[in-house]
Amino acid sequence: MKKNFEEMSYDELLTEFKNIIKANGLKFTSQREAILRTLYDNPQHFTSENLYMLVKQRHPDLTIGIATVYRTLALLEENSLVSSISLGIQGKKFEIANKPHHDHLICKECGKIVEFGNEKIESLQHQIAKENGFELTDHLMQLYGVCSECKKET
Amino acid sequence: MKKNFEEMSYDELLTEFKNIIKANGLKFTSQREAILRTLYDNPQHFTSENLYMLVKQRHPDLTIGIATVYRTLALLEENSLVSSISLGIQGKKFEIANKPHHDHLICKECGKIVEFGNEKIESLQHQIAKENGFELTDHLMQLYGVCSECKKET
DNA sequence: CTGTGTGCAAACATTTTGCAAGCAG
DNA sequence: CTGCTTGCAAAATGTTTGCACACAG
Repeated sequence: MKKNFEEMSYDELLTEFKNIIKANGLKFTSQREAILRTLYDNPQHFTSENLYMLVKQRHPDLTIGIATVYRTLALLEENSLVSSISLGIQGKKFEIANKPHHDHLICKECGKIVEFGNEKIESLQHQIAKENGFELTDHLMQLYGVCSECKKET
Repeated sequence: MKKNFEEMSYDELLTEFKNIIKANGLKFTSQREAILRTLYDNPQHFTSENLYMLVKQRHPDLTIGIATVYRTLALLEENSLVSSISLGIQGKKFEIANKPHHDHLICKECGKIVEFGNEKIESLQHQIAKENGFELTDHLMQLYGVCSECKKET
């Protein structure tokens, strides 16, 4: 049974993380907390390197290595507290999994991003996966086009 | 104006490739042809390494290096003769772009890729774009999940 | 105390680049 | 001939691993 972490506050996420740690006989460390905290406060998509640098910047007192970032992201991802997607050229990116699901409509001219959710598409995606014997866990959908303002200009 | 290479025969693709080469002041070499030919004959998804080994196997007389494969794939992709998708775990994969439009269903465990096309989703995407004042030009849709075989193993 | 977690550096895996020689045009 | 292309090896990236010390429980 998969947990649903949508809309959770930081404290709730932290509690979940501690439970996961305890359940696996692991230990709660300041590095692990700093990573979760940084992911929570910056709900963008991170590369491992981005996250590593931001954690160091926000916690100058804490020593942390890139290896710990990789190890912690793997742990968080295994337990669905963060999700990762691979974005074309830009490599693998991570984000904390407490946001409601949405996809993106992106203007090729000005870069404007509109978030949208569409249940019909979601259900068709599940149907397609099912027809092919897949258990759907995730998807990436980005629509590219030209927004109304940029259309005017041309 | 973007070219449409759908359903092209090998000879047509080769002519396109030669035109691209000429137009850019480049040169037509046996390595470049061997790569295009191998991509055409094996319309699966290749990693660079896969393709490199298959080209060597199919053209034992030809000397070719991995660097040439990377360079040629980049050239082909810039000119839309091949398209690439990037997969979390398994790296970047390429396929020749003479197939009708389709999207991908990807197994997170073993990297297996299933192609699918769904007109309902395509039309919903256009509708979403329209509702937001966008003119849709393009999209990226990848569904991630676990395939039936990998499900068995767990 | 015990055993997990950590940083560091080395090891890996993948992709890119510099270079001198090869060859298409 | 000219200069683009190639293979090779070295370099650059991105990620993982081995190890000895640190520290949570």
